[in-house]
Amino acid sequence: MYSQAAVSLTRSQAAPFAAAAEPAPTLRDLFKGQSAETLAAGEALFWEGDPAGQIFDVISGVLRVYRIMPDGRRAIMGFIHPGDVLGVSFQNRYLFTAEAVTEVKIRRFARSRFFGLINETPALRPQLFAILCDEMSAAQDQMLLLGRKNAEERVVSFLLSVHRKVGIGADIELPMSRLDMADYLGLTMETVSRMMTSLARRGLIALGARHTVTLRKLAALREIAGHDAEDEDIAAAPARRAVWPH
Amino acid sequence: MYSQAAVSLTRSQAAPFAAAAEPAPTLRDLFKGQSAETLAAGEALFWEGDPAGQIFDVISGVLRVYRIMPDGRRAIMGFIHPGDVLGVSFQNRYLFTAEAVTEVKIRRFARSRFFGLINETPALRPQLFAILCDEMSAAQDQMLLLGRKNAEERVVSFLLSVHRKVGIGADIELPMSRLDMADYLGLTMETVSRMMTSLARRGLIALGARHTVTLRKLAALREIAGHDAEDEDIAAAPARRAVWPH
DNA sequence: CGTCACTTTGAAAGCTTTCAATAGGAGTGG
DNA sequence: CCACTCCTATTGAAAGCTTTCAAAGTGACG
Repeated sequence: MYSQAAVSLTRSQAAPFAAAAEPAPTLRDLFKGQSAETLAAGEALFWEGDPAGQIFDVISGVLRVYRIMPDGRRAIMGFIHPGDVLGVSFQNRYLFTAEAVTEVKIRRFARSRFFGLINETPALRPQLFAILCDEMSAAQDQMLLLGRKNAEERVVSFLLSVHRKVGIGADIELPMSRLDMADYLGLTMETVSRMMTSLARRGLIALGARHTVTLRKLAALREIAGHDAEDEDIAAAPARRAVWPH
Repeated sequence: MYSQAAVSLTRSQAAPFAAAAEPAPTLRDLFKGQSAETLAAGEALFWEGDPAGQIFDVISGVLRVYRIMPDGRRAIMGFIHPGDVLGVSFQNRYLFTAEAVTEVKIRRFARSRFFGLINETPALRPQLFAILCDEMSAAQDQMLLLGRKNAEERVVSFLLSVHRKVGIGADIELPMSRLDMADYLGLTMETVSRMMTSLARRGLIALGARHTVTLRKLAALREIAGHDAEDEDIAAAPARRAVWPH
């Protein structure tokens, strides 16, 4: 999943710190003490332009983050999944609106405390840096997708990115609507629908009940998606080092 | 200019530190001691996939940073201008190729030293953070542009972003080719050319000699560009605070 | 079992691309 | 200094892909 606003820490916090003599704290540990809150589907967590006061750890559910143009056109910048931390890469104000796609459970943390702790805990800084780098990387994947891929490539890239992120075997859950997908992929919902149908007709995917999709021919799909991190889940991706570069 | 990979520090290093009792070092000061190097137009500074060993301060000239798909399609992620720092937001490897558009002068700095200094100098950390946030912000502007704007809006948004960044009065310099612009805007060079002609015919811009363009009707252009930071240069943009959030 | 919201499908329209040719500009060499 | 060449930009026309507009289908929920 291209989540321009949040990046899985399950990846970023990996390896190097596990070997540390004393158990180094991970970023997500900071949220441990916070109480969980629940958002109903459709509810907003914060709005574009709001003072960026808090950071959120997503426990369950999926959110969409988006911006709206004056005339109503919507661009979804990403979908936020459990394990992602949302709200890091802002200065003063949130750059987009975050809204629950499904019911969502989150823990929140004041940004001041968050950054205060990071200041005091050198071990956390590389993790924060890793988050930001992963966000940039995802944003660039998305720019390539939006700028140079056709409708089919976009849809397939999306399916593969979901698979990479939360796929269980060959099945993936797409809790968001076709319109959400369209606004994320720079298409219309009709085009997304047509591409899904076409892929299914060709046996590359199978459309299951509810929001379930089965990726039937991964290799062929990867071929279609073109340049991507599509190879990353073949070999267990060597976890990106969450280390302060040196 | 949407530079997804580098962000002007002239903005980010502003206000808060100026008032500090003792002159706080700025990130760009780090490069002061480094010797300048020159790249000829077309020369690459580094390649996508190279180990990310260095960080660069651009003194003069313009670079393009891009990724290429297996079949040759190119997506330019941004243009890097003097005052930008290039190469910060990478973990292990450069995510794109950086190539000189014009002759370019840069200073380089080993990432290890760069991050070492940042570790030792708390005052630099907010600046680094600010760079990364600005990069994310620019990346999101670009995603909106690529996903939801039409050809004319893209071209106008681009002209305005250049104007905001390096505009002198109503004139702007576009050192890059139409193809560069096209690969940045997710269009073809023909479409870019047509849009420029159309804007000129309507008197919104004037195409000067060389790579010069005059923005004749800023208000109208801003109207066309739609949602952007187009208002930022009306009132002197309150420099984004380069402070560690608290 | 009816309603509402979302999805799929169809057909036409529209915008951008593709293919092709002309024009323009800069640099080179006579 | 001018002619020539090459490369980039512009312009035209047709093709193509995605969107738009519309209608039918599907599924969840009360």
